[in-house]
Amino acid sequence: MVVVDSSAGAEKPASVEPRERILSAAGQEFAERGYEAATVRDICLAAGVNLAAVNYYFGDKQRLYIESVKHAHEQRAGQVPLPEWSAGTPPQRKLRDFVGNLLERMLGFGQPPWEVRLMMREVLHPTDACRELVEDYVRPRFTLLVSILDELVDGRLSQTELRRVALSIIGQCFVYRAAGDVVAMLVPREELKSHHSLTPLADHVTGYALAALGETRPLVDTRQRTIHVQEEASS
Amino acid sequence: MVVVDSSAGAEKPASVEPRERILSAAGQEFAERGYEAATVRDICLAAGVNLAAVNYYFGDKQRLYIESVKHAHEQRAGQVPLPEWSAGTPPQRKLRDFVGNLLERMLGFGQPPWEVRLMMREVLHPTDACRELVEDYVRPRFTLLVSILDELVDGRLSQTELRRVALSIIGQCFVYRAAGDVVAMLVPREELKSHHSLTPLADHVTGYALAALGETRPLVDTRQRTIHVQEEASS
DNA sequence: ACTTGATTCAAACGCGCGTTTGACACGCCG
DNA sequence: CGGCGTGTCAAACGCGCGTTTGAATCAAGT
Repeated sequence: MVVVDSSAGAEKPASVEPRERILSAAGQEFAERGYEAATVRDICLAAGVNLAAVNYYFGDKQRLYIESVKHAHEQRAGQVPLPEWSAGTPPQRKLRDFVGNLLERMLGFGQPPWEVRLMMREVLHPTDACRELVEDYVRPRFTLLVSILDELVDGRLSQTELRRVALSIIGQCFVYRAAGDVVAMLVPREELKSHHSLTPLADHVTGYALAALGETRPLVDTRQRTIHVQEEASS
Repeated sequence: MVVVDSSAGAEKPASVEPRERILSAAGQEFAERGYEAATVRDICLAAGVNLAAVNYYFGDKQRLYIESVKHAHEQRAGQVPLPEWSAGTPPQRKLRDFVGNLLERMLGFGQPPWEVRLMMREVLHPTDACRELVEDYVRPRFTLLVSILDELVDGRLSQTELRRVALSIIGQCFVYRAAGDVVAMLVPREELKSHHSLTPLADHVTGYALAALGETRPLVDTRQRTIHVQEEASS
């Protein structure tokens, strides 16, 4: 009899519940290969459980997928929490913290966050699990960002304009996660680490927004700019 | 004998070459369902050719995929060309044109561009066809944007900073294509059409950049702003 | 008319997938 | 002990996939 011991597979500690191990392994497989390409066999192998366990615990592959998305979302929600701001915290600081936090969640410097990769797949190619994910996870963040911007501009922009600015900020972070491989092809290698890692990126996105909103000086010093022909300077 | 006539399938005009019809059908299937989920059978059905035609013309599914990505790229390259700028065109105008063109290519208002959806899949989850796509299609555009920005700021920003600004601009457009469904969930319906369609979006992204770079006034009028505590105004 | 090569076709092959099965091992209450 | 529900297991089922086959069809070339 071949006894499946901890020395053979050594994939997961046998101490945690099988259901948990399946969810974790499934999340990683789905995140890495996508729904179609990931196989129940590989998932069970990685989780160190029998092939039939998926059917036993989740019914079928589809329901396992949905559960693993939710599981990843709940796991991730506890990590990288936003800082608690005291009452007098200036909105500039809040914005910088928010952007830094957003980038850290998305890019997860330090360790590759498969939970985020999985959720990103849902964002890019929504399935049934998407709406739930947006309402529970994305919208609260989005609303918070809008409120920070509202405080920043002191009510001088409409909610519509604020939402557009918020999407601009999110988009700047988003592109590094979703199209990171292409970005890496477009930017010189040494520049990637020095100018496109978490801190400089957060500073850039925040500074770009503050400058656009008139809360700081423009990125280029306008005092030393040469005179240009100001052809149709828009309205 | 069952004669396969044009009245039965009626999928594609029999006039064009089978190879072309397969590439077109494959591109749409791959764009819609992804590589794994798309089936050779469905592609051949849509193209109105026999199942074995894929093997005959392309060898196997993988090579068909790569060829269809290239084909989509070449098809799309001819559409929506950039305007020809005369020598004296101000860089602000060039930037606005570039952004509008980028958005039109990506979002393709008017008709859903499956070619773009297919290329987007490559950007998001790169395969072998990706590097070629970036070098031929993405990098020239990126370089052009950087040069426009360079002209705009008149050499007062380094290439590194220019690339970062360029990625900010691209990111703002990119998020609407890649995460359009989520954006639609976050923004009220009526606002989507009025403030997130091509022209207002292009104006917003361009204005945001020009304001951040100090080429126009900030989005909010700083003359009427209240005095804020200017805590650590960065370096 | 016969040959040749290119193309199309219906049919099948083999494999890997998701899923199901039925037996087996264990812990718990009577 | 004997029944019972829970969890585990190896093995198989059936299906749809990508791929292959070998014959049929057709248009030129000689």
